Amino acid sequence: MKKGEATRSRIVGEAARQAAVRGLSGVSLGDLAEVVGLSKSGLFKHFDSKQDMHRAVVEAVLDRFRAAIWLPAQALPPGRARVEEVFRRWMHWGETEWVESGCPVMAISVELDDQPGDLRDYLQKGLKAFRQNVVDELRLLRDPPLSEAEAQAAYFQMKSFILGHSDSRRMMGDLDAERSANAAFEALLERTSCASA
Amino acid sequence: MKKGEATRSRIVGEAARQAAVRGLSGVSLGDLAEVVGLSKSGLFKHFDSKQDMHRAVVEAVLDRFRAAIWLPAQALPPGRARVEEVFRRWMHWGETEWVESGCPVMAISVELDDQPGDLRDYLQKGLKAFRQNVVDELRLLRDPPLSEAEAQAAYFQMKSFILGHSDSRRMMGDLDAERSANAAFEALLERTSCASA
DNA sequence: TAGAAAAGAGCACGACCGGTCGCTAATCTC
DNA sequence: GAGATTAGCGACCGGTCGTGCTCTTTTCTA
Repeated sequence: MKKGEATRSRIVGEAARQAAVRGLSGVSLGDLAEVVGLSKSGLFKHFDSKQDMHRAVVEAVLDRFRAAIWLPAQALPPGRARVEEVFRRWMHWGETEWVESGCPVMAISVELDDQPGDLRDYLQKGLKAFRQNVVDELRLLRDPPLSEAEAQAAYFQMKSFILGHSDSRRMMGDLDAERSANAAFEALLERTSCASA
Repeated sequence: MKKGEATRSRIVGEAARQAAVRGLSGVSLGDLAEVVGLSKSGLFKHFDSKQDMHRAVVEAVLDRFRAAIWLPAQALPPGRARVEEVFRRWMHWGETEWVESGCPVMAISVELDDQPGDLRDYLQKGLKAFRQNVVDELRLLRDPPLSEAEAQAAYFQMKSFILGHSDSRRMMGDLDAERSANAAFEALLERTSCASA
């Protein structure tokens, strides 16, 4: 069972690309099939329904997110180095791998955040795991370690700057967005790592 | 011409509500007509096309955004008081007037940011005007006033915290989101207003 | 290499999509 | 209150949506 898996992942990849632009619900199976070079009915040998495909897309996007951002950072020494790597990779991910659409995790989050259900829960679970990883790393910014609450506050700001960067860059066309985000993040690290215990 | 305008604004209001949830392109004219209590063809006496309705929705949302956030803050003394009011109102707007969907400006921004065209440009223009207003106010945080660049950096962070709050609250279900955002914002104001010239 | 299993094509379906037309009825203007 | 304007309806159009069904071809396995 080799060919099938390859085709399936081609479909999911293209679906993710389109979903990042038009939203999950904006992906038409007809369009998708055509781009991938299949008939519409051929798609259904790989998915039971459109919802089933949505699930596959979310899974794939989360996997790629982890692979592009969290995993490479683990090769670095714990603490600040890893956190900076995560931030840099996170910010760049949307601009290099998803040029036309921006970060798909963001797009799908905004789409699903007001649509309760299994898929939303699954995405939330994945994002929470990622957050906890980063929070654990953030605690190491200081010696003695930051409290859980302090690290969560830092994560909140870190994530906010990523979101802010995306809005500035994509919606507002601000060419300085990256510099603004980096400056804000570096200042955050300074404050956080020097704060008294 | 009274009745027509009233109906039109009812339509636009409902369309905005639905667009904040499903996205502009996710609003079906059939559904919309039914909820408003019209026939589908009746809708077309008020709009030339779906695109025309999108434009009306974006206009209305920007108007309500300004009316709910910027205008009331102008009643306060310039500088910090206004800025704090804007932040508080901005954060609450999505949770009070748009309970089921979150802030529509955010939703529509994310939807349009990768779809170049008139509508996107119009939205961008409105948001830039709002930003400039807030930036001007932010400069007054310090005496002597902050530079334009410093104020823009502060605005970047301020906006980021609003976005972060929305993500935390709506996607991650974080009940402490508001406190995190407020704390981050107040610290930002402290840093900014005390920075040496 | 034969045969099972998977991949995919072709077609048709019912529902719904945005949109038009002509008609009636309500509303506004003078 | 007469007449013009406009709001709104119902029927309908061509197209596309997601999703079945059957049938053929390719691919994997023993």
